[in-house]
Amino acid sequence: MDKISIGRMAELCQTTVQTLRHYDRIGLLKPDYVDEMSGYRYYSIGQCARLDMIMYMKYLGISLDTIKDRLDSDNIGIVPGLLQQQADLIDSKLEQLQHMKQAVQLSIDNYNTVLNAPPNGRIEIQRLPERKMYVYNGKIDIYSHTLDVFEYMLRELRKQANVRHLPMTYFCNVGSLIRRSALLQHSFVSTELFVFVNNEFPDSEGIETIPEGDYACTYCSDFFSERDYADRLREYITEHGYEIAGDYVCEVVADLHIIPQQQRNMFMKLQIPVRKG
Amino acid sequence: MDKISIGRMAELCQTTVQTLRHYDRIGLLKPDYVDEMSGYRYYSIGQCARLDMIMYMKYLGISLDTIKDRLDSDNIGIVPGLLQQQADLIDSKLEQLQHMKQAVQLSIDNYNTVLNAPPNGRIEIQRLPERKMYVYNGKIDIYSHTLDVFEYMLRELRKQANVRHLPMTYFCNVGSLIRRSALLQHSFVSTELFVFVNNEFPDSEGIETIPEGDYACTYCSDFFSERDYADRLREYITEHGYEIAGDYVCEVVADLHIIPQQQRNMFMKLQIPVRKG
DNA sequence: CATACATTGACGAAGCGTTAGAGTCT
DNA sequence: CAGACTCTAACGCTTCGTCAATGTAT
Repeated sequence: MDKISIGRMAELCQTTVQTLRHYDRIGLLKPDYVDEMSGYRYYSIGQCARLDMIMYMKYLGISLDTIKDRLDSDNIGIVPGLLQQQADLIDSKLEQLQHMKQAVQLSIDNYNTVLNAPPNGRIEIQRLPERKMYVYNGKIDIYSHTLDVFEYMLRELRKQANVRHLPMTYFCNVGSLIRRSALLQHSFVSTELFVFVNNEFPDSEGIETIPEGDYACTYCSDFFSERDYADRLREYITEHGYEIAGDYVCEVVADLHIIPQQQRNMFMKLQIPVRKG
Repeated sequence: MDKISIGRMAELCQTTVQTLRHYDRIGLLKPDYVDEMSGYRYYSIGQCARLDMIMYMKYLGISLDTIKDRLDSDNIGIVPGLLQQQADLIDSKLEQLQHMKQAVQLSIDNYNTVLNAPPNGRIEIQRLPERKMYVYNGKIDIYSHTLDVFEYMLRELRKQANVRHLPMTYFCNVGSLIRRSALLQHSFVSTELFVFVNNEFPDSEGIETIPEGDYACTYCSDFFSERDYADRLREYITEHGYEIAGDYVCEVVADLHIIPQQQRNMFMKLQIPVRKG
C-alpha cells in the first residue's frame, strides 16, 4: 500500500495541502498514518473515496460540520432529507440572486436615465408602460413639511415594505402620488409614498396599477422646486389641449446613485397621465 | 433636529445596533454627534440617506470596503463600472448555483435509482435515452488490477476533467467503457473511464455520445463481481436472440451516497445496447 | 549537501452576533 | 428608582490562505 504524502494527496484529489491539514485538525479526514518522529501525514489511496465525498458534499453547499456528522454516523437514511434540504436552500439562494440581478439592472437603468435625461424642466409627452406599485399612506402631507418629515415617512414605507416582505430591490425606486381629484382642485397635497414593484407581483392590499398611456413628463433635481415644475406641467397640459387622465406621479429615479452627504439628493421624474380633451 | 439614539436609528433603518456600531468602528457611518460623557452615539435623520445607500450597495453584494471607498470619493463616474462588475459577478454566481442545483438533483435521482433498483443480477431490457460523456483513456486495463489502480485512474480522470473545466457536478456519475469490438471477441478489457455530461455540453475532444436505444441492464454492487454479471448479461443477450449493438457501459450510479470507510463502495448499473439479431 | 517538501502555530479575512460587566437615560 | 437602553472590549463563526521559523525526505 502506497504511503501518499500530503502534497501528493492534495494533487491527486485536486485540493490544497492547507485544506487537508485543516480537515485533519477538525477530524474530518485523518491521515491513514502519521510518522511519529517527523509528524508527517501519510494517506492511503482508499481515503480518496472519503475525500471525494467530502468535496462533493461541500460542493453541494453543505457545511463541514454537517459533513462530519453525516460521515461519522452510519445512518444512510438521512441522505435524502439532507439533499432535499440543500435543494431548497439552493432554490432560495437562486431566488435571492435573481432579485439582486434585477436590482442591479434597475440601478443601471436608472443611472442611464439620469445621464440621458433632458435638462430639468423640459416637458415631453412620453408613452409609458403599465406599472405596479406598493402604496403607503403616511397621512401627512409631505409637501407642507421639511425634508426630515419626508425622511421619516420613507422610514415608515421601508418598514411596511419589510413587513410585506418586499425585496430590497424595490426600494430603489420610490416616489409620491397626488390623486387626480386633488390635482383637479389645484391642491398639491400628497400623503402617499410608493415603491414600484415587479409587474408579476401578486395583487394584494396596497398594490395598485397605473395604466399604460401618454404622460406629460419633466425632470427635476430639487425637492423644493418640485411644486414649481409640477405647476408648469399642468399649465403645459391645458395649453396644449390635453386633460389630466389620472394621478400625478413623482418618481425618484435616483437618489442612491448620488452621493448623499448630509441629506438625500434626489433626481425626480414628474409624470401626469394625459389624454386629448 | 432630532437626536436619534442608536437603537432608534437601527429600528428606523431596519438594521441592528451592532451593525451601526460596526459601521462606526470602520468609519463607514459616523454618528452625527457623540456625547462626550457617556459615549452615546446620536444620529441625525439626514444620515438615513447614507445608510440607505450603504445597505443598498451591500444588498447588491458590494463589500463594505468598496462601499466606503465609493462613498468617500466624490467621483460618481465609477458607479456604472461598479454596477456592471456586480452584474457579472451575480451572473457567474447564478451559473454556479444552477450547476449545484443540477448536482443535487442528480444525487437525488441516483439515490432513488439505488432504492428502487431490482435485486442484483436481475436482467431487464430498458429503453435508455441518448447520453453524452467525457471519456478518458488511462491506457491501463482496470479489470486486471486492484481497486487501487482504479482509484489512481479515477484521480487522472478527475484531473483531466478539471483541466477541461467540467463542473464538479459531472463527477457524480462516473463509469467505465468496453468497446463493442473487444466485447465481441469476449475480451473483458477496459482502459477507458468516463463521466456523463449534460446533453447541452459542447462537443469537443473526448466528448462522445451514446445513442438512444434498448439496453440489456443489470445491477451489481461489488467491483469484483462485475465481470460475472457482465458475462451473464452477454449470455442473456445471445439466449434471447439479441445481438450486441454497441459499447458496454458500466455506470457507477452511486458511490458517494454510500459511506466510504476504507475504500470506495460502488453500486453499478451494467448496460449493453442490443438489437434483435 | 541541495532542494523540495513537511511541520506547528498564529494571524487574517467579512460582517457582524454575542456576551460580560458597567454606566446612562427617562 | 426601575427598567430600558447604551457603552467598550473581546471572542466567535466559517473555511481555509498566508506567513514565519524550522525540521525532513531523497
